[in-house]
Amino acid sequence: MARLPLYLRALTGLAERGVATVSSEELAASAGVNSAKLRKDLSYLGSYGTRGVGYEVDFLRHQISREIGLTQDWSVVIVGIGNLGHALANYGGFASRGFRIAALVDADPKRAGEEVAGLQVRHADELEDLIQQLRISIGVVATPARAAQTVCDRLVAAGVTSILNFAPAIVQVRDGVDLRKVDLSTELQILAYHEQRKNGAALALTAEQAAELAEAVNG
Amino acid sequence: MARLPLYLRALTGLAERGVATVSSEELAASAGVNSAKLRKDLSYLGSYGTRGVGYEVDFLRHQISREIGLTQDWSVVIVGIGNLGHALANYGGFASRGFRIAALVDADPKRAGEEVAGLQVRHADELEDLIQQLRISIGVVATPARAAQTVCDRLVAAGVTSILNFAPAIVQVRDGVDLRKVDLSTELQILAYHEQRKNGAALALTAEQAAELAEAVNG
DNA sequence: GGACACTTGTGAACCCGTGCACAAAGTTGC
DNA sequence: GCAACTTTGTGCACGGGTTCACAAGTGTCC
Ligand SMILES: NC(=O)c1ccc[n+]([C@@H]2O[C@H](COP(=O)([O-])OP(=O)(O)OC[C@H]3O[C@@H](n4cnc5c(N)ncnc54)[C@H](O)[C@@H]3O)[C@@H](O)[C@H]2O)c1
Ligand SMILES: NC(=O)c1ccc[n+]([C@@H]2O[C@H](COP(=O)([O-])OP(=O)(O)OC[C@H]3O[C@@H](n4cnc5c(N)ncnc54)[C@H](O)[C@@H]3O)[C@@H](O)[C@H]2O)c1
Repeated sequence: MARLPLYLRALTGLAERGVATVSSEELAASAGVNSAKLRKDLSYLGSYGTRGVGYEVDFLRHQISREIGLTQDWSVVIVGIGNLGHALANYGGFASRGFRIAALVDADPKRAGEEVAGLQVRHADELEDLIQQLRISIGVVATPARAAQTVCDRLVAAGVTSILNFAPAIVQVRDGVDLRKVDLSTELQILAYHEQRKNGAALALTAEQAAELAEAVNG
Repeated sequence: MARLPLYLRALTGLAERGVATVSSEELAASAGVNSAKLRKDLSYLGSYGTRGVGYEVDFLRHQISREIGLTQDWSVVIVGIGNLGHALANYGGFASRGFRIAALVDADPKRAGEEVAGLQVRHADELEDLIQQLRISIGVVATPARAAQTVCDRLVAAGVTSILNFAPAIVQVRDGVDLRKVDLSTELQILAYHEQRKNGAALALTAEQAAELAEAVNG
């Protein structure tokens, strides 16, 4: 269930503030969901609550972690160490959640050897070897769109069964492989769509207007 | 509708390959959706197809662009120019889709004045002024989680009505403001969840094992 | 010009997630 | 111990999105 990580984060926040037990009502509020939904979600994991009291924060935290698979470390390879790849590699939030960035790979020979976030960037040729030697099961694709399908094919062939794709491309993978997509341009376009409906395009600009304003403000 | 950007991208790809008309079946395949769904989606925009033939690529592209609001430019401010903020600022894919990165803002005085992607980073104090002068309607939040709510409040108070939030925090905004969240850690956790179910955790490692392997491979 | 092949647009069944509402269970106070 | 209160776990109804299936429209070929 896609909401478990959300609950886990809310619980971690509560634990840090020293809270020992929470009601579904409170926890639902901190996670931004309906309390009935939260109870139903948690009931799938088992009956971990106490009627009249609520849920024990630490215990529930552990149960959710186990359910998600966060009691174990997962090795991740990032393919494509450009703008986005750098940011991801340098992000500390992954390691703290049990995701170990095990390897960085790029096709550009100039990038190979470069050190990013304490890890040497490897050449794309080594991809398969790294996956097997480091027992990597999760791949992150941050290459240009045109390379995405090829990279995913190679990841899958080498044994990776979960992929997070940032490239704006439709990628096909065989059954049994999980592919999730993060598409930032689409997110912005959805916002623009609603924006247009809201303001009757009052705030939209032509390219010329925007350029003029930029000139005036930024010099 | 959240799928329109997807269709638009598929259409752009077809247009570049010189295709003049597509059937719903073909277009659905390139967008990775069901053809009936696609037809129903497009029918909301009007009857832009020709029975027996399909849809005219260029015409449909224009209609979708107009629907989303991409015939106009939107000014965007990025708040928090750290790892992620840099990547976003340097990304060319936004500008080419009608999103003009108008300003970069950071609270760190050391960052202010730094030039990123041809734009000077401004200090957070100037946020409200920049929003008004540059007529910014979309805000991107790439600050640490603890600053997210405050930043969003300031964005909204200054007139921003659409926010894309990358910080792993539950942010509340008043009605009429659109808030979308991109949560990369959650994406990875969802993958880990499925991964665990698939392999019976065969590929999961303890932190020690992972460290050992890393040592062996990376030196 | 008529038969045929093809494709859109949409009615209708279906499925799944959501939220209400309540009974069951547990706790507190006396 | 019992009554009153709190909170979980869940049956059930509602609604929105998805998919099937087909009638209605369009181009083509002879
Ligand atoms: N940077 C962003 O903020 C951002 C935002 C949204 C989407 N994206 C998408 O993410 C992807 C990466 O973006 P970026 O800005 O980092 O691009 P980038 O051009 O800076 O980096 C891409 C990197 O991938 C490497 N590469 C290319 N082909 C490869 C291959 N076959 N194997 C391994 N590495 C390969 C390149 O050498 C380069 O270093 C793109 O698809 C982009 O559309 C990026
Ligand atoms: N880097 C990634 O790949 C990644 C991945 C997932 C999530 N995130 C999230 O995105 C956010 C940014 O990540 P990052 O790696 O770029 O962090 P970072 O620490 O590198 O950058 C954060 C920047 O925000 C600035 N800042 C802090 N408070 C501010 C305020 N009130 N106003 C304006 N600027 C402020 C800081 O000065 C800093 O430059 C974090 O919430 C992080 O959890 C990042």
